[in-house]
Amino acid sequence: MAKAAKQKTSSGPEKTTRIQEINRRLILDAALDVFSTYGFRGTTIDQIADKAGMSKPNLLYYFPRKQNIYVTLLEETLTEWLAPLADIDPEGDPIEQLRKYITLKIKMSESHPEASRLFANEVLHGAPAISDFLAKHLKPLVDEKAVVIRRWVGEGKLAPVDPYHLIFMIWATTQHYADFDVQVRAIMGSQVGRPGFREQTAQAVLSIILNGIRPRS
Amino acid sequence: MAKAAKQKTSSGPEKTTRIQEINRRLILDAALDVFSTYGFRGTTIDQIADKAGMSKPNLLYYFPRKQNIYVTLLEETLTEWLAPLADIDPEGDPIEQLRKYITLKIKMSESHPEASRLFANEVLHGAPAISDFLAKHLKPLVDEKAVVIRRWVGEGKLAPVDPYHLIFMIWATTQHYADFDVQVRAIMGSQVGRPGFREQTAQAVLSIILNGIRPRS
DNA sequence: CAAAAACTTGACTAGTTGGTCAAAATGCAG
DNA sequence: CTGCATTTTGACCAACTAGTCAAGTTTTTG
Repeated sequence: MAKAAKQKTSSGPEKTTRIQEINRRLILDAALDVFSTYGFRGTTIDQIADKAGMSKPNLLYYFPRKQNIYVTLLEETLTEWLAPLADIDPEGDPIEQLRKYITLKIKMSESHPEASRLFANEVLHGAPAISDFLAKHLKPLVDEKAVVIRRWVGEGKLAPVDPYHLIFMIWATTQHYADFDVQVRAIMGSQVGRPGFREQTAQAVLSIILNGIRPRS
Repeated sequence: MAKAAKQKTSSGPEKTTRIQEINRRLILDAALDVFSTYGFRGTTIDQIADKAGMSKPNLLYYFPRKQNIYVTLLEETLTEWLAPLADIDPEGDPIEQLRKYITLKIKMSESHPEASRLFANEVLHGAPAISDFLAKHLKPLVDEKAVVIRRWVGEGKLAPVDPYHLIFMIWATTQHYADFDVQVRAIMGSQVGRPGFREQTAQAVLSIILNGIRPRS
């Protein structure tokens, strides 16, 4: 007598249909845009629904709470964001590895500024939604790479430098161009949009940081 | 028959009483705290009023609009924030001047993190309230200092470096410790609170940047 | 010390917004 | 083509919040 294959049990939706896949993506893309511009509190569900081209109740059919969209987006973004750090090769040439890392981060900052801003906004407000993620995923990864950098310093392949502060400096500098875009534009004006601006930025940042940590006689 | 000395004319409150001075300060201090944590939209007037120890209508007696408090706070903060940059002495020793500037910025980041966050949040969201200020006050000042730095490079006192990117790097790095405090804590843990942490930070940042821009043979 | 000015607040309003619900429309398996 | 599951939406509600207002209290001033 028990209704056998009913999916509406408390276990949640096991199967995702074609329509679900499309609409979830539509919602997340729209939400990234809006959240990154207005922040969590500053964003209304209606705004997201409008941009995603559906009604508010329909959106809530896919994500029952506003918070759900936000958290999904943050975790999705952060995972992608961390990949380049994980890719630093402990056996590679230190300067080369860091050059690659910085270059990649600047590229990401240019190609996905919304993701950078979404994350910046969350951390700025105390990371209420992702402090667990930071502790569980970010810290271990940074600790691991810090060991590598410290070894490089010990081997004389880098000038003596604190690994953590070096990593913070790279993050700060590269993300600055996404997060503070308005300020950069206010100061550098039309240069920002011009082709080659990213290369110029990368060149300047790389020059200072890499020369700053190159081993000195 | 015109009511002569009435102050309620459209010219605004010419005279500020003792009580006004105290209460405006109380409100602004409370508002900085709340705005920097929750952002403009995330902050309610009630929150500020509570923290300032007065009723909401009373608060609105001093600042008729929420926006007024916010803008006042931003402009007050920014002016103070820019002073150290203005203080860079074109006739001083380049490395020494920049060391002083960076050290001061790190100190400010530690002593007034809320101010840094308030500003970061505003710029992150497109600086809707202060884009004028950026164009009118920030840009000219930065342009002025860029000329100085460029001259220093020309005189061989600094390695060839783009002045704008150098300034951005200094801002990004120093403010990172205030704006991303939660992240820094998530990674470095209890070290952050310990005495001497600021000095350690300053040392690391100064070491990389100054060595990065020191003239090379 | 009385009157005017400045200050303070409880009670209220209008607008917004996150989320619900029941009913309709659509998709799809047999 | 039929019946069930999925998807979609208009109408609605309760909570919240910026700002108002009129009536009171305190401070200042002549």
